[in-house]
Amino acid sequence: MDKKRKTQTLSEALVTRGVRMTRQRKIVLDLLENASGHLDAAAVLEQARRTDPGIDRATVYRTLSLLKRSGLIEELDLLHLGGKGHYYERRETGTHVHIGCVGCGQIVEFPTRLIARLEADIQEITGYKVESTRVEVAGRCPRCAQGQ
Amino acid sequence: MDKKRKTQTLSEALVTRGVRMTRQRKIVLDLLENASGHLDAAAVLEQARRTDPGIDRATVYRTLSLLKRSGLIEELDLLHLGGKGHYYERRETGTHVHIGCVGCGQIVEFPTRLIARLEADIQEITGYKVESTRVEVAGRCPRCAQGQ
DNA sequence: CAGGACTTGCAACTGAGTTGCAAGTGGAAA
DNA sequence: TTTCCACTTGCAACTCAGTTGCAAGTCCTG
Ligand SMILES: [Mn+2]
Ligand SMILES: [Mn+2]
Ligand SMILES: [Zn+2]
Ligand SMILES: [Zn+2]
Repeated sequence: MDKKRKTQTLSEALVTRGVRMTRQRKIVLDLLENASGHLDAAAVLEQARRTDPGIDRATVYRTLSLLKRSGLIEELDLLHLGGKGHYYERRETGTHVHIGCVGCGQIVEFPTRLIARLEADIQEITGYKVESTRVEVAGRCPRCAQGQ
Repeated sequence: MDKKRKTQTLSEALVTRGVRMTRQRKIVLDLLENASGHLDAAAVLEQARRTDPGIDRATVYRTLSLLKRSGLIEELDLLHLGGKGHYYERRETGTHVHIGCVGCGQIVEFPTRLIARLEADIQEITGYKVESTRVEVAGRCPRCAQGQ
């Protein structure tokens, strides 16, 4: 049993949609694919430049915008605990919420079925067709909660 | 039975905390108190200037920041459907989620107990002390969902 | 392998939000 | 009521993430 494999990589998904696959895009897609944490645009640029130092800020922004428009990545605000920009992550099937510690800034993820329930409620009661849901919680991690 | 009255106005809450009450602050607090929709900083400034045309952008930003630090207002991202700024609203007791239509940009509120449940789950399972939760849903209103 | 539509890098621009500072003021204390 | 000063304001300059127009470069279909 090898490592869990996604049905389709980001590159594959984009090519399927008839999007031209350039060297620069491949770099950004691959790094988002394998990213561990949550990256903001500056972090994506920095990572991308390790592979291609010539890649430009504008290209990164344009690629992130393309991915978001295509519904392949999620844009997070994460309560701006670590700066003024937004963060990006591969869009997953099972939803999770993000919890940010206002003390140390650490972000943890918390999977839950309550979001799916909420979305069902919304659809049923309001008639809205839900496309995505973002849940961001501010709190204090056990360590930072010590002594208030 | 007169109109439902809040226990404490924003001004009262701030004065209680020993904050100096200036003419400019009073204007901003009162306007947030009575605001119907969701206002961004520019809208707050514009509203405030109807009362005092001399009030400065910096004062508005500083006041919003003060209110946020004091936990009296909530800062919302609302998926940036209407610009690049954030939105502000009086912090309420009963939580509600915000649903933004990606078609027409309209924002509606949806009260639910699921958020309280989620917060309880988080506290119990992760040990985090939850301070606030923001739920922002992107979707299509019935009108905009017609014909996809 | 050639052609053309699409993409990139660059550099200039945008605009929301921030900051240092001198002048003004709220409100406690006398 | 008047005094006084720490705190607040308006202003103007600044910051900096993100955007945009354009000429040069590249993907990819035929
Ligand atoms: Mn935001
Ligand atoms: Mn609201
Ligand atoms: Zn912490
Ligand atoms: Zn709509």
